[in-house]
Amino acid sequence: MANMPSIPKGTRDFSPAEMLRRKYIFNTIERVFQKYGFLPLETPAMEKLETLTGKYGEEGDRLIFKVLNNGDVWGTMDPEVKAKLVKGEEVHPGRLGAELSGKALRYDLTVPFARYVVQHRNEITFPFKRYQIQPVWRADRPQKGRYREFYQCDADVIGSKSLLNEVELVELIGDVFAALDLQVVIKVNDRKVLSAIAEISGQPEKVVDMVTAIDKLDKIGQEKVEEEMRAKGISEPAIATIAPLFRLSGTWPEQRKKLDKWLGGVPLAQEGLKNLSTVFGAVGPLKNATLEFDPTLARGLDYYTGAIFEVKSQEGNMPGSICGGGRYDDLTGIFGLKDMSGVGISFGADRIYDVLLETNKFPTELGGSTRVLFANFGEKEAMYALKLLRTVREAGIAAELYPDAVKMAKQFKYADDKGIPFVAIIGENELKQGIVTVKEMKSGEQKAVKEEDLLSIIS
RNA sequence: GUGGAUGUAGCUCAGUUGGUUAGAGCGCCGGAUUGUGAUUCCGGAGGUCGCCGGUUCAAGCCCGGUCUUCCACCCCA
Repeated sequence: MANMPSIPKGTRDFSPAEMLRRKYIFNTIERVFQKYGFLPLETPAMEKLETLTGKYGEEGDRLIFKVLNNGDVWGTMDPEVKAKLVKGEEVHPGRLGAELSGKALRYDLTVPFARYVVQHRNEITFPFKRYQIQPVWRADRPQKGRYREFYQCDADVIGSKSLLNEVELVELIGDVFAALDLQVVIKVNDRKVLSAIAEISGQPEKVVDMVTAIDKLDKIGQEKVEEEMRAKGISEPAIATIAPLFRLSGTWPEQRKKLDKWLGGVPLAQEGLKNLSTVFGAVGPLKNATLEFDPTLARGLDYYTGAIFEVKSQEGNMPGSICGGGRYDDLTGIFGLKDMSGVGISFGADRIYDVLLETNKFPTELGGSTRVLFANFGEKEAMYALKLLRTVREAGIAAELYPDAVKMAKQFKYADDKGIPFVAIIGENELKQGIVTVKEMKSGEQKAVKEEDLLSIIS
């Protein structure tokens, strides 16, 4: 036990049973992505460090996994930095980090996507719709539903300002959760509305602080939110001005009326509200989802500029969001390509997994597992079973022959453990009569049939 | 990154104020049943008590460090 191998903090192995369930989620999401015209893209696990730093805010930079340079790190170090280290003098952590590491694991899929778009701008036809299902890494401290390696399933459309994209993404979200049979609520807001609120409060420069505080409303309550705003240097009158935000209940048309009265004079708010109304008006019926305007929805990432989305499960006990996204007007600007508006969403496969498992929503038949096991009675019988095995496989049915002629109990237990529904038995008697005995594991029923009738029983 | 818990068999957990040989259930292996799993009965294997160090005549138990998992912040999928 002392030498039991293990894996790094916050990472996980996925057993075959878990992988079948995970693939079910990925396949479902991928199928819907394709149905909406998104095409697949993959980018490397590693990006250049400079591509990632500064894109996720100060907090985000800290959570980027850096990859140590290969080769002679010491020999190739900047002489100035080297001299300081030799003298035992302090070197700025960022400066030292840049010397030791030039690449890092991707933190999300959106920034690498932006990098890709800029790098390949001449080959891409816009609007460009891509989906991407890959792991991302964050050097965060792990908790429940929070890992250091986890999968994101992103769909973005870049190069179009049309609100039809927002509408389609909402319907796409609805489609995914209908397919997964999970009841969700899709919350929407618009950054412009939040900015307008900051404007009328008289402290527009405090948008980010206001927004991150407001975002916590459902978790900590109005009082604590106001406390945090005070701590961030937001004035009492400003806090009082914001207060109506917390009383915006009702349907969207009702909320819109209140908002018009409150923020109507601010052009930015007009724009945001008009956009929201367009989305609410155009979205078709959703099967397993309700669409709600949530004025306190903010989302942390700085690059969102328009609509923002967040999806929460109505079932199970998952406090965090299982899907999120929004519009960004200038994501590619930082890489030198201006005026490229995009909008995208990201499904958190790992959290969706946890919810589906907790609520027992995974289909019982997940496929991928063998349908029939041929028992092995010895060389002669096995050779005969091998022939039947091929015809079963040719019919497209997953089948296997137990490789060793061990006792029956062990072979049946193998079938039981692996959830194989049928066991085909060809022993001495069956061989002589040209028949095969088929046992259905669930009922325990067993019958002898002619070889040619085998397929109709197990399919 | 800050603060707090946790770790004993493959899994879930007992283990008294520190005292000799660390237990249970489930699982695993073998047998009852040489052609039948899940059920029943009988038997068996498996632990340097997360790791390193300290206190003590004596440590699973006390102390320090470290790692893991979990919780609350921060932030987020």
